[in-house]
Amino acid sequence: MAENTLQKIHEIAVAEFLEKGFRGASLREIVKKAGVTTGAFYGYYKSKEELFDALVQPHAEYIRNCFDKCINAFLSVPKSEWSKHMSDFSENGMAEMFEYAFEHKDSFRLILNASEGTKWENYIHDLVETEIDITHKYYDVMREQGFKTHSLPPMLEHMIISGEFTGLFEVIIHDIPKEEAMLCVKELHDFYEGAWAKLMGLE
Amino acid sequence: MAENTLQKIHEIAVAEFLEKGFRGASLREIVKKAGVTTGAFYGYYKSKEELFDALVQPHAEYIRNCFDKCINAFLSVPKSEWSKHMSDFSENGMAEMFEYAFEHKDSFRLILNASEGTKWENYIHDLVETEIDITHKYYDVMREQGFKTHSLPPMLEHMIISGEFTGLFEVIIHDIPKEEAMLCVKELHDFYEGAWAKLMGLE
Amino acid sequence: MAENTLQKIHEIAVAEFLEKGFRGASLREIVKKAGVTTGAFYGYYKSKEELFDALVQPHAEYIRNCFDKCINAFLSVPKSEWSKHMSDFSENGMAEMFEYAFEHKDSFRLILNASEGTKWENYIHDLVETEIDITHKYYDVMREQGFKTHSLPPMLEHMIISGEFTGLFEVIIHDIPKEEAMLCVKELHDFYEGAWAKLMGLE
Amino acid sequence: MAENTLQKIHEIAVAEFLEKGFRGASLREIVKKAGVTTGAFYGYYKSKEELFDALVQPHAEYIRNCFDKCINAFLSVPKSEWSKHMSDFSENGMAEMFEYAFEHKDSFRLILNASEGTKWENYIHDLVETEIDITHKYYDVMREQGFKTHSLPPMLEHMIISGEFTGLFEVIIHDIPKEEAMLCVKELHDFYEGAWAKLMGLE
DNA sequence: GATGAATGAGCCTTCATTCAT
DNA sequence: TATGAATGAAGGCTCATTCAT
Repeated sequence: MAENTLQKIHEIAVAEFLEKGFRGASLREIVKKAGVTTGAFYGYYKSKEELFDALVQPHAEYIRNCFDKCINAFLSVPKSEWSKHMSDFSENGMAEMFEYAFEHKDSFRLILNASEGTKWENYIHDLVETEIDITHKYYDVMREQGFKTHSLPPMLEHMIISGEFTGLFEVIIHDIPKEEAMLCVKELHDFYEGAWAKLMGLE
Repeated sequence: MAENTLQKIHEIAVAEFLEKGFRGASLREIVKKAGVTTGAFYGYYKSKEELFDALVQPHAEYIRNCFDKCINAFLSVPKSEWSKHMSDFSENGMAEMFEYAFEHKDSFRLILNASEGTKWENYIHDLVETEIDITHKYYDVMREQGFKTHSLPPMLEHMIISGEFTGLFEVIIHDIPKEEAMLCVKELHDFYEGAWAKLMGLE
Repeated sequence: MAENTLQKIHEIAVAEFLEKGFRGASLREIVKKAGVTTGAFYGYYKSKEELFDALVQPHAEYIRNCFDKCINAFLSVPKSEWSKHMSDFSENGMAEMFEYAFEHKDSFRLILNASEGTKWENYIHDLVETEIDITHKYYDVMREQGFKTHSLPPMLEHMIISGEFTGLFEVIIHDIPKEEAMLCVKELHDFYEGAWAKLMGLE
Repeated sequence: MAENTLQKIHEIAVAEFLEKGFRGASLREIVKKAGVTTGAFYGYYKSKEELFDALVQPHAEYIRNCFDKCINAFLSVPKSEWSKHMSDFSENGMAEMFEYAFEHKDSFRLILNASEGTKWENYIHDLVETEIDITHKYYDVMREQGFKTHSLPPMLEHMIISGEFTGLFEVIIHDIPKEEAMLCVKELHDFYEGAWAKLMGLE
């Protein structure tokens, strides 16, 4: 039954955390709904936070890794070829991240909607910050390469990229079939890519 | 003194709610930091939630109203002229909303970052839904009018508009001078307007 | 009623701690027996340990101070006069300490019999260590002054002085009238003074 | 393995009880550190208290017996010869007790320092009471025999004898080589014997 | 003998809220 | 208006112990 107890706890915990957030969810309620006792729970985890981590950590780390690897791969491309590869890297990276996130929707929803009060509360924000940095750097390099591009107020970069990520993750938050989801992600990417190009004056 | 007591409570409450969220903030901590007693507090409000409401409600409603009025005004324009006025309505609407939100930053931040567990937790989401509806309707009408526009998956609309609003509100969340803020808002608007046009195949 | 609540809590707490020790006593039991609620308790103290401290600290510190002052006073006497004054200092010191402890019996009993698990668990032991040090030093000085005294194994000093203190505090632990108590303390002192003198070969 | 399991449990249990006391020690911690399971433990003992008893009882009883036998032997000596044999009985008794206790130090330390909350918490106190009784009786008999001895307040007897036992057991609590220990015990005995004689005015 | 998941009472503590003053 | 002591439910967590395997 061990397997079962843990599964049941996870199942209920995800539901409760999603409904009430980490702080709002009650451990006692979780175990009651899971049909076990507090003691049983504490045989598996040392604390409520550890339970949340168990649900979130592996996937959060996978995505963060995947994101970082993608960026590092791009950074190791000679700068003279950046403009040629940017689009592919960005699209592939987003698609890969998205694909994984889609397969682990619930974990991602926990990060997105229920992580206040945990160490994951800034996770998305941190991803965004990284994306802002790389974007900023990209256009700096473009200029070094002789392209004529505008220079944006940092806040505007922040606004656009925050929005892009928010949009991307909406597809995780809501339940839609994978094919439709992937199509939307692809189109969202094109939407932003085109808009960036125009905004920056890169034809 | 009454005025003063209430002011102090508001001031501290805003800070506490922003720091810890509605659920995480402790009423007793708030009144203690405000230098008053629980008894005094409950002379003004019936509950913690009512305090939160007091801080948020007037401004939330104002914006909601402003948003709805703007949309209704647009809806009352003859459909044949929609394409001509859309951009202005949208830009002016956004600017007006933003201007007000900027003047009442803290209330807005409460909605954006601290409203989990209150009746405002879906406020932004609801705004977005409305914007999605009107946007959707707009392109329907365009097609009725003979324009050739693509038809988007509803989720894609949702993603883009969520992102746009998120981006817009980032400027409220972070502290930047008003002029810079307004410029960013204007540019964000242009960014999305252009991108929409391109996405829909309108020109 | 505030005064009363606190008094009642103190009263019951002393009894419970004495009966079951700090660890064995239950806060819930204390407040229940005191006829109040846990919430009421936590209006006065931040924790069970803080309650224990409140009952113990002031008196523990007073005695510790009194003890240290007495020793320092002796140390500031010219060494050549130590042998002359030792007995008085020691007797007066013990009497003073004892008198105070007697007036705050319950606090002392808490230290003696119920402090396991609190920061006071080594209090008596520390007093004894100090007394051992000064005693040791005293006989060193005696030898410097030309007195012929034996040299004791450190453990024997430890044994005797531990015993002396234990004996002294027995009078606090048990309920006897003050006059009888003081007489016993005086006689205990003489008992040890004589025995020390004989043991050290002084006289 | 059984033997081994039990041995390991005992070993760890002693350490844990000594470190944290009976109440403060956690059974689960003990079995975990011993590398076994709770189930295995409950195959040997019915409860945490029974474990403590197993560690303490045999030695506690041995000593208690030895003490009682020694006293009874003395009591069966004709009263007219008490004064002649007292010293030997007392010294031999103490030495024998001590020798045994020294060989089973840890069990004794459990009684002395970790027995709060168990049925052994008054063990030492009871020994002392018995010693007080016999001492008291001894001096009564001395007076019957025509010796001139003072009469002590019962509390003073209690104080002195408590102290003596405390001192004696210090040598068990601390780790010192047996030879040194035995010497200290012998000297402690002389210390108290002499002091008693003087206190009672018996020469 | 041994496992270890499960029990459930109990622990200390915090909370929003009430109410006599 | 304001006080602040008091309420009592609820929180997360630990414990000695049981029992099906």
